[in-house]
Amino acid sequence: MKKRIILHFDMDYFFAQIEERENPHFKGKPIVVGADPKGGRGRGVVSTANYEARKFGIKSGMPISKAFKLCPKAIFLPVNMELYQKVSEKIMEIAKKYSPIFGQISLDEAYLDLSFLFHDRRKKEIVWEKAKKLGEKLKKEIFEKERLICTVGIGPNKLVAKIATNQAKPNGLLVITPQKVKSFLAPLDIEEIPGIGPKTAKRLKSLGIRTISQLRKLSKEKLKKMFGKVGERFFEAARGIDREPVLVKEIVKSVGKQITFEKDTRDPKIIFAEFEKIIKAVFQELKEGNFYCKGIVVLCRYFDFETHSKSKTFKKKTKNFKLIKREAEKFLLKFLLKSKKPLRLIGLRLKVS
DNA sequence: AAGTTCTTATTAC
DNA sequence: CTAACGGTAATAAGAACTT
Repeated sequence: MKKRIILHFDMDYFFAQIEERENPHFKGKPIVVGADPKGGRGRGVVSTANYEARKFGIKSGMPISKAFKLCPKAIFLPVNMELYQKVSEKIMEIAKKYSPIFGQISLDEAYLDLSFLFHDRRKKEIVWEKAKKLGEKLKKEIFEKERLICTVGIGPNKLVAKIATNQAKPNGLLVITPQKVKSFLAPLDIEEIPGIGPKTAKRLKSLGIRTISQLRKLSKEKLKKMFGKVGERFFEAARGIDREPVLVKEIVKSVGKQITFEKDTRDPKIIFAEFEKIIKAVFQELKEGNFYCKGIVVLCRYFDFETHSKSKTFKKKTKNFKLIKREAEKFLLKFLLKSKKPLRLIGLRLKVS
């Protein structure tokens, strides 16, 4: 197994930072990019908040109604996705030049495999120093060309690089060499490990496990028993082990759309009109991606958050709009008949190939 | 019994 | 005043079903 050097970078408070750049008079004020708060009654969530807004306790993914309560005087901005997409493209074009092995994770985050630096067969400290220089150069180029700051993490694999980024935010750069991995991870909260979310963390915390060093004390067998396949990954992650390659392209397995109604409803007129829009939009994506549809999943969420799905796999893959539409509407109708609760959300997903 | 398919849970961004 | 909550996508587990 060859040694690697992996760089991860993540734009700091990306959407909000772009808004600051576009409107310099926002600087220094709390900015929340996300759904319309509608005076505290909005149904959406926060996409990104700048650091001034975070001082009030506002975070990504938080209900916008809660964000509004925490800081009603913040500047609430809608998501201008086309703009962020354009900025993202420019940044990714810059980053790609630093390594042919480049893997984009989202609009604001990507990995670079810098293992080619090892072709310099000098002492390993020098090679890691070169990786750091490269990271500094990347940060500098992004800032000079786009006036945006980011954080860079460098490590022997994707896992360590990403955690390093998160620890160094904002506007940081952190290099974790293989010798430092163990002591770097030891004091960190288990939720720093990608894949350990709130539910998993709660189960581990009930055993008194809060830090990665405590997680290391659990055997592979115990973790496997508790969490199945991912448990084995937690075992390795706690030791800083990760073999995931930096992937250039990902295979799309499904495409879909879902919407939450402004108000919960049982009115079939409203529901089926919205569903038709969804079907058309999803079908458009099928066309654009030149995919075949292998099956469908229809989902619904009732007013009380109870969520259900119905899915079917077709005998033969298809691009037949009428067929897909008929099958999808059949499922939605079943949901309406099965319960008289008002609907909060409906959605359609196509399994593709 | 084995192989698919369906449904839900969890996570990440 | 408990329980606040988007949209898109992947993965895994276990149940339910076919063959």
